[in-house]
Amino acid sequence: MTNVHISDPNKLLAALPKAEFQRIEPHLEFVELKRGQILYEFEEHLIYAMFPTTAVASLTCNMEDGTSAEVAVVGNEGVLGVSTFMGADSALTQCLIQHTGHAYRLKASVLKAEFDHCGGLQHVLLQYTASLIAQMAQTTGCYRRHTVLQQLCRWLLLNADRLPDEQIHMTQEVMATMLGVRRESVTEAAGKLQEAGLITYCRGHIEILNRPLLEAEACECYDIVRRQYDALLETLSVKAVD
Amino acid sequence: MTNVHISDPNKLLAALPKAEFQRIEPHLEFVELKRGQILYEFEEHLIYAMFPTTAVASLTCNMEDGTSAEVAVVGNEGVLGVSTFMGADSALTQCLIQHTGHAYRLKASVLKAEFDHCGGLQHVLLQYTASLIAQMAQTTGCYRRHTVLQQLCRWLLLNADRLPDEQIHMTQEVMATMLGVRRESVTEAAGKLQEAGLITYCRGHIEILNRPLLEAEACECYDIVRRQYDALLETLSVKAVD
DNA sequence: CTCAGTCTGTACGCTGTCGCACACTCTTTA
DNA sequence: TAAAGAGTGTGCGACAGCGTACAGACTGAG
Repeated sequence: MTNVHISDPNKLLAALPKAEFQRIEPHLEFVELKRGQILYEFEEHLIYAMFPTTAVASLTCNMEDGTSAEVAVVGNEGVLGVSTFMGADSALTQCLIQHTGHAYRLKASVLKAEFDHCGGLQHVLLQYTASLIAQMAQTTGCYRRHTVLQQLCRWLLLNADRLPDEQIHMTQEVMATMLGVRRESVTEAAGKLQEAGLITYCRGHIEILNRPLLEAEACECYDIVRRQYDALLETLSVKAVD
Repeated sequence: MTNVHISDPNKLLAALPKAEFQRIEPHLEFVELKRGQILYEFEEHLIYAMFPTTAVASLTCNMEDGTSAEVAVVGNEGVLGVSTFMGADSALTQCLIQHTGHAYRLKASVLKAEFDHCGGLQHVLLQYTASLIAQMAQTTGCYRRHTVLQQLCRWLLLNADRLPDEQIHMTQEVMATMLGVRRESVTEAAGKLQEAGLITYCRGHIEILNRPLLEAEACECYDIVRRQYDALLETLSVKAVD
């Protein structure tokens, strides 16, 4: 383990009881995940689960026509590859790395074995999976009912929450792919946000200037997802005491 | 236990090892769930989990503006209230009963206790939850990319799969609420399907006349969700041998 | 400095869906 | 058998987002 873990840990790993963490610690490998990398495909058999520290990933649904849509964002509050411990033998979504960063990877077999001890690790992972389900449900509703502008606000906030400096490196093209819309629709929405002084962006570099107003512009979906995660982190930090 | 269980069981309960089923059997209560009933609200604390036999339910996401959108369909292949064993202290979605029928209900505390034995029940429930996540992801993509007509086909098929006779009791109004669209949009889509001889409907009673063509008209989302559940049931039936 | 590639801005017609209004038919109730 | 309610059909203007095309601005490699 390097000291990177101490300064910017994965919150699930950090919430484990000491004894359990020590059991899996020898098997953790610190790796870099690069932006644009497809960590795994839908229905791919997974060898590893990943616990992001600074990396941020999108779980996406890919369509026959080549388009896709993001169903959830995962950062250091979560784990990539829930199928490894849920008993599914293949990935439930595609996983695309959105922000270059690090993660601890753990062999699926090791994770599953520790999971089956029915201790703190299982508890933590199931809690996270529950909040993931809630996030997915809200995202579904958001796609159905809200405008591209609202969805973009939600998306920017969800990503910013998972980054240390709220500096988002992301072209409009990629954002469009995530939201499942045209690039031009993102251009229009982002232009409005910039004009209103809520964000500033330039060639793949986005900065949030006025977070309160951005939150006001977003639909309720951001708040709901955010509350879910706050509740999760609250629960985890309480558990970490023992 | 009545003999209804034998003729039309819940597939998760049926897949349990005998010993485990016998442990929870005394706590199972056979209840009727009525169409239109809201089994639980989003973020409601759940006292019971429900294992449908003939009842069919929708998990829905409700918006501030009063509209809603279905995120998953659950029949006798699943369980209502996954939060009870996932460690969340409140429901992850709203749950609305779509087809009157029966279910076995089980106190959340009893279910959680048996779940924590880390035996067959846990395995079965986690497998189901994984396929639920896959269904939700696909639904998300479907809302983003496909037409109302395609979505209606998918929805009809998903429901028919969970009913004994493929007779769907459902007004266009309710279908519109589920798909998160206007009733008129459903009228138009359903009219086309009826004209093409794929279905027939009259005042809340829908019948599928030509399933192969209906499947062809639906988007790939139905196939993908269907395959997930076939794989789940396959796994469950293998497990049930021991 | 040049050129190729990346990223963003704009314009225009098209289509699917919305929101609303209203009429018709069938069923149930009194 | 009349009235009320539920379920469905239809028409029309509005509009968000799509598909396409093209142009300008910035960046990095040679």
